[in-house]
This record gives sequence, structure tokens and C-alpha cells, in this order.
Amino acid sequence: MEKDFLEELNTEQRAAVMATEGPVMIIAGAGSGKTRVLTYRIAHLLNNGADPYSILSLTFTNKAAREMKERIAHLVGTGARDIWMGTFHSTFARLLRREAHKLGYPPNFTIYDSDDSKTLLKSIVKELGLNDAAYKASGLLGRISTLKTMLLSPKDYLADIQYMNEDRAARREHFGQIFETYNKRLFKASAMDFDDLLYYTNILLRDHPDVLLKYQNMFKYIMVDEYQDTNFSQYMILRQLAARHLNICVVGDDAQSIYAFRGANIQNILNFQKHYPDTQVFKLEQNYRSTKNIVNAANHLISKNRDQLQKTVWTSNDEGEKIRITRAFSDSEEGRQIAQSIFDTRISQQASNKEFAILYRTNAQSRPLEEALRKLNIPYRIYGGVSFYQRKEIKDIMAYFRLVINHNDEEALRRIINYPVRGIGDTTFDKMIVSANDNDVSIWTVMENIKDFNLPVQSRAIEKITEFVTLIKSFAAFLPTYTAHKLAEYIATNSGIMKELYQDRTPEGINRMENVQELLNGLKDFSEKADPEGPIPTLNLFMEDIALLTSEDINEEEEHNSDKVLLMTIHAAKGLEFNYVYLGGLEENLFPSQMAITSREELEEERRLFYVAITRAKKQAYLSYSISRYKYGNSLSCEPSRFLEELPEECIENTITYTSSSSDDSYRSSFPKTPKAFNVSLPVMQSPLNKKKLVSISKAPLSGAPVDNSHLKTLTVGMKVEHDRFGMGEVITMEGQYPNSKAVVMFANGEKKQLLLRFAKIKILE
DNA sequence: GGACGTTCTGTTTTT
DNA sequence: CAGAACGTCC
Repeated sequence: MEKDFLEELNTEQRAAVMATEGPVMIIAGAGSGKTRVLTYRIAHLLNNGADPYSILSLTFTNKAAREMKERIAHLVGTGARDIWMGTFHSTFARLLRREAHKLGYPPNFTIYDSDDSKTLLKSIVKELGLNDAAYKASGLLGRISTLKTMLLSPKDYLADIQYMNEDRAARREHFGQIFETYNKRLFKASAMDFDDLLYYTNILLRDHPDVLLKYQNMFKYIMVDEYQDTNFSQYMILRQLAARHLNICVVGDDAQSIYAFRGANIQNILNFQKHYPDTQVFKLEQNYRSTKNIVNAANHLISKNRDQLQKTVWTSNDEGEKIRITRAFSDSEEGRQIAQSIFDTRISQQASNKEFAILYRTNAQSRPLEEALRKLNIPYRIYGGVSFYQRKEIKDIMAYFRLVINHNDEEALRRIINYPVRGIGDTTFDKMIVSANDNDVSIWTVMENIKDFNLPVQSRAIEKITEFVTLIKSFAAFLPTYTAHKLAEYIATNSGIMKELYQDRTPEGINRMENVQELLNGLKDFSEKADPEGPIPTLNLFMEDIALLTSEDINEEEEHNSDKVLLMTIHAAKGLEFNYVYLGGLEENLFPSQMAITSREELEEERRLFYVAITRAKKQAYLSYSISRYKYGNSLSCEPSRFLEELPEECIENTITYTSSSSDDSYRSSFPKTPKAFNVSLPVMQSPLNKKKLVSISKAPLSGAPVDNSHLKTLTVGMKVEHDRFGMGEVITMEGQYPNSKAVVMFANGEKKQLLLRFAKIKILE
């Protein structure tokens, strides 16, 4: 059987699979079957008697890990389930849960996402009285992240003149204090942020030789995918774990390193042979994915970069179509051109929707694309956009779960202490924080012993706090015995959240309710799928994984099979491939990004990003740019990206289309930039602003095709109304592209008017 | 503590 | 432009 599957590989691939002992570096060009090699390598190890538990395989997404496990299971049968496989963050979070007590953390520690971290930082800045533009949460978190990735603690920072001088220069001389407080607060909350998961893994292995030895012995084989995107902290974990057996195999492509902004260090892969002297190097250079035109164009482009390993990617595939470059007048026209092209290609090539992907540099670019696709009734999905778990209602209910599991979780507490409203306001909360800090305890401890702390708050508040503590404790009592689903429903009901959500009958409110229902269904699945012989599928177990899931891990089964065009950022497209790839927004300052053109390294990373985008295409790549782009209400004129000129002539085809500028484009340019008043006049039916009542807004495609309610939009009608020129009514339908949308408004007297929403804001009330 | 309105601010990519 | 943050009034 083994022989069979090895025969599916080419010579290079097979050699890489068979080299299981000692340090191995596999340089895998785009589309060269990298995942296949990794999969087969693990299967090969298992076939030769390796224990699944002895294999540690680090992937870039949890989804990739799951798919790989499935394929391995398919190749060698059982055992695949027990391999240690996942992202760095999820794998080492799992390890830390077992060992965290050695660091003073409980096993049920919370993982803060960046929102939690930022809220905490904001609170700290406020407490220290440093409210200043130099102390913005996002900037602070970025700085802290950099330091943690370099394995520097607040103490190390305070001993380092250079780092401190950098912050002094940036007018942040109190950064050290903030960093220290932040870490202290995380610890008191029994919480770790994303970077802590890697940082503390390092500390654990560094300071506890017994633990290090245990895992060194356990992980006889270590494999790392996308090695070009690992950072220093990850490098150090690997170095410690692999030191004993030295069976470390890294796979990557230096040409696809695109995460320097979050600390990834391309030098890790460039210097792997120096770090591990007897490394065997394999190069996978045959591209099985793309046409000659695409491979040649990509090669030519990437050769402009100085930092890279020597390799020659080639393909025996057909010449293929040339890369097509188009120009549009505006972002919305670009959207229409792309949508139209997909529409046409679908017919001419008998292609299905899922063979198409539209890529872009920034998330904000998706909107005009979406509008255009909707108008042509092309089904689409945004891949990896705002995560399900980022939504407010989900975060709220999850905050209950978090607090029930870990009472010290400050950010969870902050979210829900007064949601639903129970009379514990910001003032009371702030006082409790102060008290907790003064006494060096967690806020929960203050709440639990509220009477002993003599807080200067009203007795009413004390009462409410006691009630809340009792409520959370009553939930926690069921943790060991209830299944996740049962307890979640219990909490949702008894916390008053369900009631609160149920009362909101606006479309958004109903949508929120549905989301919560979906979460509960997910919990039901989790509870029912569990092994009846194994441990009870508690809420604890469910929550362990959640913090580190990516949006792609949710609802995957249904979405996976659906036939939709995928929209995503180039970063999200890593590791994926499509027959037809569209890349929009090829404009200077957008791609390459304005913030990434000051140094050679930054520009090279942008170029690698472009390389990644093009090499996602199997059959054809389409590039487009527009000469103006809408941004913050203004239409900015744009220059074509410098990258377009770096493509070889013979691989491209310029199809500059001179479509006449459509109505909304000219409309847009003819209006003043910041209008002060509405330019529509409508009969006033009922004007008092406090009597606003609008029922629903739904968007319909122009053609009169079925109404799509999935894009409900919150708008505010009647704000800044001057001279009683504007009346209230029920908005029935909305169409067109925001901000030039039209709405059909029904007035109290039954009259219908079409309203141009150019300057109007409409809010759904009630 | 909530409703409502004004002012500020963002402007890259994400585990 | 759109959403967050803040301020004012009840």
C-alpha cells in the first residue's frame, strides 16, 4: 500500500517524503504539491511504525490541519486523529493548558483576543491618566506584540535603553509602565493574549528542564508548514523542542513570505541551514497548478526581489491564456467589469461560480465588488471576513461562558456586568478596578467580598453585585456535570440575554437572535458528537478551542459545498487555488500599500504578496486598476501600480476598456465633497424628530429579481433636517449603490416617493 | 442609566 | 463616509 501512494509523487517529492531523519528543509515553489508532500511524509512515518503522538505538525490554519488529518486517515487509516497538529497558537495553547500551573496560571486560563487586549489597554491608559494620542490602544498593542515576539518581558524592556529611547522619541515615555501593568492585569485575570501563548511556551520550556525533556522526547518528528512566516518566538520554540532528536522538517517558500508585519522573519527560512548545520535541502520546483504564462510572469516578477533562495519554478502545463489587465474609471466600474467578466467566463468556459476568486489588498475593497456581483445575481461569499465570533451578540454570550469558567476574566466581566442592565454602572465598575489594583487582587475577588472592601458606592449597588456573583456561581456549579449545550442554554435563559434579544424585533435584532441560536446549535453539535465513552463534552472543553478558531472553521460543511464566487484578501488566499483569479485595485499607494514603500524590505514583501495573488490562478489571472477610487466620501485619483510594469510583455494582454463613465460616476464627481443639506424636497407628513418610525429597508437588485434581505443596512432618516423639507415614512425598498442609493418611501398618506439617499441618513427605529 | 445628538477618527494585511 | 466615542439632557 505504501508503495502505491509513493508512486504518485515525482522524484523530488518522494525524496523529501523519505528523508525522515535529521533536519530537512523543503523549498516548495507555488503549486508544487507542498501539502501533498507533508501529508505523505506523515503517512509514511506512521506506516513505518511512528507513534501518532510523536508527531508534531504545525500548520498555518486549523482548517489546513483538519484537511491534512483527513487525507492522512485516508492514506493509512487510524491514528491520524492523535497527531499533534494545528496552528502554533492552538497547539501550544493545548500544551500550556496541561502545564500552565508551573507558571502560576490555572489550566482554564482565558485567551484574550485583540479586542479584549485593546479594551484592557484603554482602561489602563485611562487609569494612569495618560489619555493622549500617543497612547492609542492599537499602537500599544502592536508594540507589546513586537516585544513579546522578541521574548522580552516588561523587566527586559525596562533594562533596555534602546527600546526605551524609541518610545521616548515617540512621546510614549510611560510605555514601560503600561506594558508592566498590562501583563500584571492579564495574569490577575488568568488570561493570556495571542502572543503570550507563544511567549509562555518559550518560558515554560526554558525554565522547566523536566517539561522540556518530556516534550523533546515526546515529539520525535516535528514538521512546520509555511515556515517562511514564522517569527522569532516560534523559531525559539522549535529550536528548544527539536534540540534532542533534530528531526525537524520545515516546508516553505521564501517567495511567499507575507507576514512580516506581524513579526514573521523571513531570515528563519533563509538561515535554516546555518541554524541546523546538517540540513538536507529539497527543492520542489515543478509547478502543477498554473499555465506557463502565469508561472513565467510570476517568476519574472519575483526576480526583482533581492532577498531570496535560488530556485527555478517551471511547469509542463499549457501556455494558457495571457494575463489580462483592465482599467476602469472608478472602483464601482471596476466591480462591474469584474462581475461582468465572471458572468461571461462562466458561460464561455462552462465554469461554475466556485472556480472564481476575487482578491484584493484591503478588506475595504470588497464593497463595490459585492454590489456589482449582487446586481448580476452572482452568488458570492466573503472568505475570512469578520468572524462569527466577533459579532457583538456572540461576544456577549461567550463572555458569560468565559466568566463562568474563569471568574477572574476581567474583559468578560466588563462586557456583561451590566448586560442585561442590572444597575451596576461604569462608576461602580471603575471603583472596583481601583480597589482591585490597590489590594492587588482580581476584580472578582473584590466583588466576592464586596462588603469587606468598603467601596464608596451605594448599598443598592452592593446588593446588585452580590446578586451577580451568586448568579455566576450558580452557573459555575453545573460546569462539571452539564454538557456544553445544556449549560449554554441554561445560561442564555437565566442571564436574561435571551429575553433581551427576543424583545428586539428589528431586522437586526432578529438577525442577532438567529446568530445566538446558531451558536447554541453549534454547541449542540459539539455535545452530541462527543464520544459517549469519553469525558463529558463540557462547556469548558468547548471554550478551549474557540478563541483560536478562524472564521473558516465555522459552518464549514455547508459553505464548503456551496457554489459561490469567493472574495478575500490576498493574505487569506494563501494556500488556496482557483481556476480564475481576479485581482482588483492595482493602484499605486493601494497595492503596493502606501505604508509599505519606504524601505526595500517592505516593498519586497508587497511584491511577494503580488506573487502570491497571481500564483493562485490555475487557468487565468485578471488584473485591474481604476483611475479613481472612493475613499471617505471623496473620489481620489489613482495611478496604476508599479507592479504592472514589472510583468513581462509576452505574458500579458492589455485590454483597456473605454466603457463610458456610468451615471453614478459622473454624478459623484459633480457634487460638492461635503454637502451641508439635503437636496431633495419632500412633503412633510410628520416631522417631530422624536416620532420617527421606519419599519424596514430591504435591498433589491435593479432587475426586480428576488429581494435579498441579507444586506440590510442601518441608516438614519431625518437627522440634520433643515427647513422642514423632509418627512418621515416607511422605507419599502432601497436599490443601487450606496451612497447613491434610491429608496422608495411610503408616507403616512399612502403616497410613495422615490428618495435619493445621496445625502440622507436613515435609521431603522422601533 | 438611557436616548439622542455631536464630534472625532480611521486609511493594510491577522493568529 | 461610517462607526466609535463623547457630551448633554431627562
